[in-house]
Formats: sequence, structure tokens, C-alpha cells
Amino acid sequence: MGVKFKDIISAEKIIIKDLDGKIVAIDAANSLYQFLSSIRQRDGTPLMDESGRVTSHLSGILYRTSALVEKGIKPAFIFDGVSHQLKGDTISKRIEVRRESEQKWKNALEKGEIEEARKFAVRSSRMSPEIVKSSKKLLNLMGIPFIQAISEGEAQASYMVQKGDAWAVASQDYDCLLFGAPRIVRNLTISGNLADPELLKLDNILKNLKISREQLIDVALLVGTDFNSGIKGIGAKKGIKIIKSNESLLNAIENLNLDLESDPHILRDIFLKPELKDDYELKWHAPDEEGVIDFLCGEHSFSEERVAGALKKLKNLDSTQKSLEDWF
DNA sequence: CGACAAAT
DNA sequence: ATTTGTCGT
Repeated sequence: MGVKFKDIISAEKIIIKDLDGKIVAIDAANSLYQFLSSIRQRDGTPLMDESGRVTSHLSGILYRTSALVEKGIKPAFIFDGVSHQLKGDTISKRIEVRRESEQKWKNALEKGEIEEARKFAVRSSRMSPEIVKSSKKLLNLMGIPFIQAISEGEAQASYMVQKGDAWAVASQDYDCLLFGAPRIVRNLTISGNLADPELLKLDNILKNLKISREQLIDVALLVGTDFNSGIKGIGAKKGIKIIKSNESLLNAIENLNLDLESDPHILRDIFLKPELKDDYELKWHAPDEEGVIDFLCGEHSFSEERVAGALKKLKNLDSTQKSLEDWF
């Protein structure tokens, strides 16, 4: 879910065309979770193939990625590695919420309460190893690069933007600001039915708030992150005030006699010194059309007509494209 | 969520 | 041409 920074973060509205020609590092976990939550039938049942395997994420990856490529965007997916030990509490809480929601979903279905059922179904979404595996397989067949992070995918994606290997991270979460991503795109959707895409610029945000990135991390640790529960009663606005008047988290802890339950230095270093990968390659290839069709239509019950439409968008990039084999 | 059809 | 609704798997 990430740090609750909505109240203090300013964003600028953008349109998809502003991303033409740009490399975007997509937070895979965030993106897949959205697909799994939202691509469902009205009663909340996810899309499934004949064998009963969930395919919502494959639908999302195929249609969104091909649409982004058609618009001239070069997407790369960044997958999570092994999460930090301190994320354990957050992970177990999420598992519990999913378990409860699944029960409430079934109960609502039995009572015939369709809307209620869907609400809980959305919260029951879980990312199994099979879902990650099939997502990577589809990306490979589509010729879209993905990178396996050592730890948090958001940390790796943010690093890639800092290095200039990608223009922005695409994620709904504000955590990438803490990981130092200079640019974050939220609501990266095509037909923007609801929220328009928006761009978060780290330097602008820090300037507006008149704090440093280290202080923004300190605010997050007061508010609560995936790695600590924060201080009860302190939200983003109070957090900013406290860090500004005390200058740092360490001072605030001492002056206000706060208890953070984990060593603040260790918590800060999750964001400041994550384990990162440098030996990655961003290379886009022409799709293996037959492979995509075999995989989606043969194994996962997709319609050949619809898949063909998506493939057309994938290969029909720009006429500046030099080779059919490698785009670069 | 995005594709597609139907309605405005 | 643009919005609204349903289907996809």
C-alpha cells in the first residue's frame, strides 16, 4: 500500500503524449496488483482460463503494454526480489486481510449481494508465484524487457531513473520518492476513464515542502511505511511539521519521547542504501507472435482476434524502427 | 483495466 | 465524435 503522502504531494497533470519516446520503469508488483484487483466480472470473479487459472494479469499486461508501445512509450517491468525483513508485519497483515476478504466475498455471493461481493473480491487479490511466472513469460514473448530486483522493485526502478536509464517510474505508490526517484508517473492508463496521468517531480516536491529527501524519509517513518507502523495520530501534515521543527527524526524521537520500535538508522537505510543491480539490459524486441498466440490462446483461452489486435500495436511502432529483430 | 459495441 | 455500458477468461 505504501506511505500515505497524498495530502502533502503536489503533482502536475500530463497526457500520454508527453511520454512519447520515453522509457518508463513500471513497478510490476503495483501494476499486477491493480490488474488482479480490477479486471474482474461484476460479482468479483477474476478472469480465468478453461483450467480455472487466473488470467486477469495477463489480460492487463497484454492490452496495456501494447497500447503504451503504440503510443511510443518504451516500457520495462521491474519485479520485486526478496523483501526486507522489516516488511514481515505488513506482509502478514495483508495475508490476513485477503483471507478475511475472501470469506466475506463468498458470504456476499451466497446472499446474492453482487456489489458487496465485488468489493471484497478486490481486497482478496493475491499475487501467487504462478502469476509472477506467467507475467514474465508473457513479457518475454512480447519482447518487453523486465528486471528482477534484488530487494524492493521500487528501489531498483527509482535507481534506474536516477541513473538516466529510464525517464520515470510508473507506480501508484509514493514510496519511490523515498527511494529517490526523480520522476514518478501515477495513473499511467490509456483511455484514462477516471484519473488522468500525473507526474511527480522529486525536486519540485522537496522545494515546495522546503525539506530534504532525508527529511522526507523521516516524515514517512513517523507516518508509517511498509517497514514500520509509524506513530499513532501522526499523518503526513503533522509529520512534516514535526520534522521541520526538530530538523531530524532522531531529534524528534528524543525531544518528543517517541517510540519507533525499530532502529531509525536501519529504517532510513532501507530507503537510502537498498541493494541494487547494475548488470541489467534494457532491450526491446519484436514480439514472438506465434509464441504469444500459443501461450494466450492455446494455454489460457484468450480470443485469437483480440490477441492479434494487441500484437499489431506492438510491432507497429515507429517507422524509424530499424530492424524487425531488435528495436535497439 | 482495456476492448468493443451501442447509444447519444 | 464522444460517452456509456458490458464483456473479456
